[in-house]
Amino acid sequence: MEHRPDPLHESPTYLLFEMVRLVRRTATRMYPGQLRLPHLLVLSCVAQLGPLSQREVAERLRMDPGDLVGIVDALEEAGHLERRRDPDDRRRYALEATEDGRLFLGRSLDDRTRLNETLFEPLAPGEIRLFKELMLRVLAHHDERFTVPDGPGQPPAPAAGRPAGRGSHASR
Amino acid sequence: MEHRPDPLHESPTYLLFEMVRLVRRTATRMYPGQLRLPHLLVLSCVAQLGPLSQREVAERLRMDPGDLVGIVDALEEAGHLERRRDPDDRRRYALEATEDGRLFLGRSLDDRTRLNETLFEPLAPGEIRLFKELMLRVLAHHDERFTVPDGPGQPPAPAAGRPAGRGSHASR
DNA sequence: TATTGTTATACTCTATAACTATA
DNA sequence: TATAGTTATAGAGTATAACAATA
Repeated sequence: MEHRPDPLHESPTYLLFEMVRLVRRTATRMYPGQLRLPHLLVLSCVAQLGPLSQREVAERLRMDPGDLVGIVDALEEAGHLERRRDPDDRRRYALEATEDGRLFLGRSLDDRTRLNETLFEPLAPGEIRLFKELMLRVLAHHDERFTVPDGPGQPPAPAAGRPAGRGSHASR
Repeated sequence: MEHRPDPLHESPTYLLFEMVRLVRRTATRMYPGQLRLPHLLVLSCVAQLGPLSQREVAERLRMDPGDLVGIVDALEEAGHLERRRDPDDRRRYALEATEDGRLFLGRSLDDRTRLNETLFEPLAPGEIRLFKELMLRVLAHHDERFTVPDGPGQPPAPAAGRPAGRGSHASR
């Protein structure tokens, strides 16, 4: 039992890989059959930001518009959202969450919260906050969706490189 | 651009999901065609821990033995490892890394290091160490592969000091 | 061990249709 | 109208990863 000197254990991306495996294993054990994060993300996005076209959803979530079709199909069929047409621009859909969808979303987010509590049990609340903040800093550096507008948080002043521009590479 | 109150942005597992997407996008941009982490893990495991049977590798890496078949096939075909028989128990294989495989592994780990440096550029070295340590604490709590040999209770304190000598750029 | 098959996710490429703006 | 450009949606195809059933 001595594989400590494994250089991969020093790699944050390897540890991220293992973290995601752990999340998946735990999720399927706690909520078998449930939990499809992309579906949840789409529903959450639509529920929060009123009527949206599929293209807007795809952009906000950085999802492939093609993949969105099946997800919206499933959510519509389950009665969680409605696909109407935008009366002003009949090319686009106007997606809106149903009351049922909002209830489902609430339950799903509660499940998610319990999952997080189980997984991060060994960390203190402050450590969890710190963990999230570190991830948000990394994400913001590469993906403008995560840049904080400014305001209540804390001015991200990591003295070191602050390229000022948003994501140096907006992938695609 | 103001969807800050999104409850999912508060969910560490959602942020992990986004981190992994970021890793994948960055990796395929920096090293297209390369980088299959499971292959790297298997090769690393075999290179470090001498001759191993496929079952031993599967257990150590918590991988499906069935999935291992194709991975070992590929690594063998590429000349990175050899599949011999264990002379003491001819039912099992004795997997061993070739010299070529060790060189390839070294290069791959170097690529991985550069990938990590690019991704975690916005964090200070101490923050990266802290980030890894938090993940290791969570992993150790759910998966005995990550328990540190000496101190099962409280792994290395998240002390701010600890320049940790060479640890700073061993970010593989 | 190996084989086979299934599921989930992600990404790419191509195609069609519906609309907008302009000539 | 006619034409060109944009947007929405769809579908095929590929790739990785995890997992289950069975030989």
